[in-house]
Amino acid sequence: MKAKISLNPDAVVASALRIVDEQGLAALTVRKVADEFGVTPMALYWHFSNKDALLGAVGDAVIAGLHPPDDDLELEDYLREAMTSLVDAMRAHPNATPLVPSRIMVTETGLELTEKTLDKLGLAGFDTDRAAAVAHYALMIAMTLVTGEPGAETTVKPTERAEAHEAKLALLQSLPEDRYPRVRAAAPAMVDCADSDDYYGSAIDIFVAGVMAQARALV
Amino acid sequence: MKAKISLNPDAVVASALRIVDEQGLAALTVRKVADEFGVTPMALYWHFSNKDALLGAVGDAVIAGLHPPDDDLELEDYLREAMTSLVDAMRAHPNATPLVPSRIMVTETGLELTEKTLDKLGLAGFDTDRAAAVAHYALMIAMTLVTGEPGAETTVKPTERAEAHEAKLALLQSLPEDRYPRVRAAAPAMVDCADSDDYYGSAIDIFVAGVMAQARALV
DNA sequence: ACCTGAACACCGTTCAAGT
DNA sequence: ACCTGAACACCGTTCAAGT
Repeated sequence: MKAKISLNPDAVVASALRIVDEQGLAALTVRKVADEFGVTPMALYWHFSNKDALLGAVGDAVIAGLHPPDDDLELEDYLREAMTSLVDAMRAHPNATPLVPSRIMVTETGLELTEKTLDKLGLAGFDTDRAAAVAHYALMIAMTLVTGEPGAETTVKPTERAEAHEAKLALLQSLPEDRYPRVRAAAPAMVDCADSDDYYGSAIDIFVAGVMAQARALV
Repeated sequence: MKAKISLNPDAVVASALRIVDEQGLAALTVRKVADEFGVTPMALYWHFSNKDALLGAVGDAVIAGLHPPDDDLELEDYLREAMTSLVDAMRAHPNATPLVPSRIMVTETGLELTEKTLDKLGLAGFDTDRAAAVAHYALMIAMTLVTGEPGAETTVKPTERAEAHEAKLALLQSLPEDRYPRVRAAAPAMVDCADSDDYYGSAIDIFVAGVMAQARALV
């Protein structure tokens, strides 16, 4: 209950995104957003037909931070840059990242990125169906990398993360050494990834290399 | 309200999984499960400490359908088989698939699969951190392939899927031909993938090829 | 040991009514 | 055009009480 600025859609979305960033996606309620503006929950229903519409707009706000790569790159570099820019935009709002996929094909930025990606794939010999699949993989993988980044899981509330880590690590370390030596050794790396940039870069490398291998098999 | 068999945990989980399969993950409520057994919602709290515990058990039930591949395969084939078996287990319960990742490292089957995967990766030259990352990628990608399969999105209620498809397709087809020719052409493939097995097989091929490329760069 | 009953603090959303 | 008030049909969960 703050009696902030007037109730325009952009301000509402900004407020909602902030709540998601700070408290997680599950913590976003219509009532909480209304409170931020010192207004009745129902006031929001004048500007958004329902909560899903608001969530969609929040997804769009994340996509607004997306900077598509240069046109003049060839497939391999374009794909890498496209995924990197996707990941970067999502990493700015990891808790809101699950909202992105459903909004990519209804956003101008998202459509442009998709169009270019499909074009590069087509020029490299991928037929329409295969190109569509690869573009879809790229988007979904980018999203799941962010939402599933070890040590930054969006399903856990920010406040409970530290304890969740400890518990998970302790559990893995308590496994029998003779049966799970590799898991035990890898436990710290699985619970919290030491180098985030490496985590994303390596995954993108793998995906791009895999796509290029498939491209070579086509021609 | 059916007054079914007695309230043992296995029966409760089976009932919960059936609800998730038929109505989606969001439709799973403690009260609905209780109704299936003709019992008060609170009765479930004797067997499960809270809803999260029940959800965890449902995730475990999905993992119970997981058949890890033979030990004697080398990295490339093992990785492919491991992801295929993961995907197969998840495809049996797409709506419950989001519950799987958090349960992999607390399930014997999941731990065994992870241990073997880390071992094969280690033998192929991946250090502990990189192996952990690759195993993590494999799991997350398997999950996101299932939850994001075009035409089978788990975020949409089963009953509303047909209309959602039509709407999405119509929207893409209405885009300007001069700006989005590739997107328009790919629209049917993006809304509903024609061949599911191909969709999964192709993604797994890309990932495995990418990992093998990285393996080659290591030695 | 296992379940009920009543209550609490929440949800999203409707509808009619106000200004 | 924009917002309020009251209500509805839900949630997960607590606590004390029953058997």
